[in-house]
Amino acid sequence: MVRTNRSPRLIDVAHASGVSIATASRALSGTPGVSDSVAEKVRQAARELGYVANLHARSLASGSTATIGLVVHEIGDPYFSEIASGVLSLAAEHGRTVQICHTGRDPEAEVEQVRSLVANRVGAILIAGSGFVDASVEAPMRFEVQRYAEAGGRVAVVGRHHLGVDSVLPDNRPGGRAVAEHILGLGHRRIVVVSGTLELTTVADRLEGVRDALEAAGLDADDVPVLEGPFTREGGRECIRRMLADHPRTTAVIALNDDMAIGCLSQLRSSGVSVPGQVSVSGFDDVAVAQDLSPGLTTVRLPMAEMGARALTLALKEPGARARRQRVPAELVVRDSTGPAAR
Amino acid sequence: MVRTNRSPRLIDVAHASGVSIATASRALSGTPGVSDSVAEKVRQAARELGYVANLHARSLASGSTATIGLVVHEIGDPYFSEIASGVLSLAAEHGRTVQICHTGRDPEAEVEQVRSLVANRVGAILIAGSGFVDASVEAPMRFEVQRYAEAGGRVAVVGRHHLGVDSVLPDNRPGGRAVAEHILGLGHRRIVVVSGTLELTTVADRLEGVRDALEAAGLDADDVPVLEGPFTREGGRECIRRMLADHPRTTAVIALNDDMAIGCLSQLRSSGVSVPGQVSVSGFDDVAVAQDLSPGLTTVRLPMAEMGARALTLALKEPGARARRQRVPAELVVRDSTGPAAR
DNA sequence: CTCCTCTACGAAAGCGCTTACGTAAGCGTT
DNA sequence: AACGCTTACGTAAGCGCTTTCGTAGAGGAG
Repeated sequence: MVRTNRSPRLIDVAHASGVSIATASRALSGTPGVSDSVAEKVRQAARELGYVANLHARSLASGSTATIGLVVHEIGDPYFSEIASGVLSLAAEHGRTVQICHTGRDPEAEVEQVRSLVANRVGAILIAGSGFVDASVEAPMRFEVQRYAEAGGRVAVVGRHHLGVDSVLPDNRPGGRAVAEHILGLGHRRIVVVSGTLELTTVADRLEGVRDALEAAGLDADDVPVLEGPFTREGGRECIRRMLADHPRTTAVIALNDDMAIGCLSQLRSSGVSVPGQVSVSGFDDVAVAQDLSPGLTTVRLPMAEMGARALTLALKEPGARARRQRVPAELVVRDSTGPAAR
Repeated sequence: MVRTNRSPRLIDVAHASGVSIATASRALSGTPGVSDSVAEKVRQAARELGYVANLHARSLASGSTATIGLVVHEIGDPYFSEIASGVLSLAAEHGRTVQICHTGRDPEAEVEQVRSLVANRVGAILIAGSGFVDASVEAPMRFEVQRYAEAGGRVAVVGRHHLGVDSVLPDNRPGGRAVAEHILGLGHRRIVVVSGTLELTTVADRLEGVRDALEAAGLDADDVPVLEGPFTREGGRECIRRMLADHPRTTAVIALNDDMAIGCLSQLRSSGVSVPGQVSVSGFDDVAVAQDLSPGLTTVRLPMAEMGARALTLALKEPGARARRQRVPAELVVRDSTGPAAR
C-alpha cells in the first residue's frame, strides 16, 4: 500500500538510499560510524523526499528534547516580551524551539503551566518574573521545579530568587537606590513611591533600595508614602489619583516599574500637572518606549533581552554543583521626566 | 529493577490501580468505555504517583498534538506581543501549548521556522504579520504551508492574504481611509505619509486606503510624499528628519503603524516641533501605550489580542471546503496628537 | 594463511503511549 | 434456554525514531 498524503518517514529515506534505517538515522543525525559517501547519499535522498524528522518520535526514542519552555506573567507586557525576544533569538541560533506560556500573574496558573511543560518533556524551563515574598505561596512552585530538576531537567529563572536554581538576577535593590539618590539629588523631599503589590520580591527589593537611599540621606523612610496598586499602567494612573487626593504637595514620584510610570505620566497629564515642572516621575526597567515618551522617562535600565538570553545560556550549560547566580547591573538613565524640585 | 529518579509511566499507574494499561489510558484521557468507579481509582493513583503523561509518546501514538505553533515577526514588538497574548490565553483555555518563533521580518527565516514547526508536528500553525507584495518572495512560504495543510495540518494567518488558508484580516484599507479622512477633515493639505517598506502587504493596503481618501477629497494622491523607512520607532524618527529637511511646510504626518508614529512623536519633540500645534501625527494599530503617550496618539484601533484568538479559533475548527476569511473592523480613535491645520 | 582489530553497517529492541480488536459478563427478548 | 446486544475491560500491534549489539568484511601483524 502506498502511503498517500503523509510525510515521508525515516524508513522511506532508508529505502530510497538503499541503506538500513539505522544507518539512515545515523547519517542524518550526524552520529559517527557512517562512511562519508553513504551519509551523503542518505542526505541527498532525504532532501529529495522532503523528509523532516518527527521530533516526537525522536524525543521519545532518545529521551531528550530540543524544546525549551518559557513561563512569563504576561507576554503582552513589554518587560516580558523583551525577555522573550532575547530567549527566542538565542534559542533559534541553537536550533531550539521555545514553548511560551503566560500566567496572568497567578501563582496557581504558574504551577499549572510548569506542570504542562514538564509533561511536554521540554529540555529546559525558563521562568521569568518576580517571585513572591510569601514563601508559602512560592512552595508549590519550588516543589514542582525541584522535582523536575531532580529528574534531570534544567531550570533557570530571571528576576527571581528562592527557587534554588540557576538565576539571572537584576540589581533591583541597587537600582532602586540609584533612582532614589537621583531624585534626592534634585532636591526632592516630598516623595511618593508608586508600587506594585509588595508581595512580589521584585517590588520589595526595589523598594528596599529606595529606602536605603532615603535613610542614607538622613530621612526616615517610613515618612515616604508607598502607594500600592496593580503593577500596570492602569495601576499607575490609579496611584496618581490617590496621590493627588492624599498627598497634593508631592514633588516626585518614584514608580517601581516603567509600566506604572507610564500610567503616572498619563494621569498627571490628564490632571493638568506638568512633568517635570511640578512633579518629577521616574520608572524602572527601561522598556523600549521609555525613551520615546514625552517627556522621556528617567528610569533604571535593565537589559531585558540579554537577561533572557543569559538565562537560556545557563539552562543550556551543564548544571553546576550548586545553583549559579548571575547579577545583572541596573543602570540609571536620566531623561526629561525628572527635574529639580519646585521651590 | 526499580526505576529510580524517573517520572512514573502509565504502566505504573495501571499497576497501582490494578487495571490494564489500556484502561488506565482511557480513564485518564476521558475516552468513554470505563466505569466511573474504575476511572476514579485510576485518577486517584495517578495523582498519588504524580503522574504526568508523556506528550511525545501520546502524540506519536495518537498522531495528533495539543501544541500549536505561532510565527511572528518580532515578539518584542507590541503589535505581535499583543496578538501572542490573545493566542496564549485562548490556547490555555483549550489546554493547548504554544510554540512561538520570531523571524526578524526575514522571509527566509520565516520559512525555516514553519519547517521546524512542521517537524515538531504541531497540530496547527498560526502566522501573524504582513505578507509580501512580491509573490515570488511569498512562494516558498506558500509552498510549505500548502504541503503542511495537505498533510492534514491546520493553518491560520492574521493580517496576511495570498496564502490560501484561513485568515483573519484587519480592515487595513478602510482604516487607512478613515485616518486620512480625519486628517483631511481637520483641514490638512500638506500631508506626508510615513511608511514601512512598501513590499509589505499591510503597508501597501493601508497606503491604498490613504490614497482612497485623498482622491475622494479631490486631491492627487501622487502629490503626497510617502517616506519609507523601517517599520519601527527608529524608522519613524528617521522619516521625520527627512520630512523636516525635504518637506518643512508639512502640517500632518500619517504614520502607517503606531511604532513609527511613536518615533515620529519622539523626533518631532526633540526637534522642537509642537504636536498637534504645528504638526499633527496619526498612527495605526492602537498598541496599548498609544493612549498613554503625550499627546495621546490618534490612531486606528485593531483588536490585536482578539485577532490572535480568532485565528486560533479558526485553526481549531474543522477546515472548511475553502479558505475562510474573517474581516476585523478597524476603528478610528481620535486623541490629542491630531488637531486643526495651522493657518 | 591465520588471527585479530577496526570500521561500517544491519537487526531488533525498545521509548510510553493510543487504539483496533477480541472477549467475558450482564441483561433483555423471544 | 438460547440468542443477540451492550458495556467494560484486556491484549497486542503499532506510532517513527534511537541505540545497543552483533556481524561481515577489510586490513595489518605474525
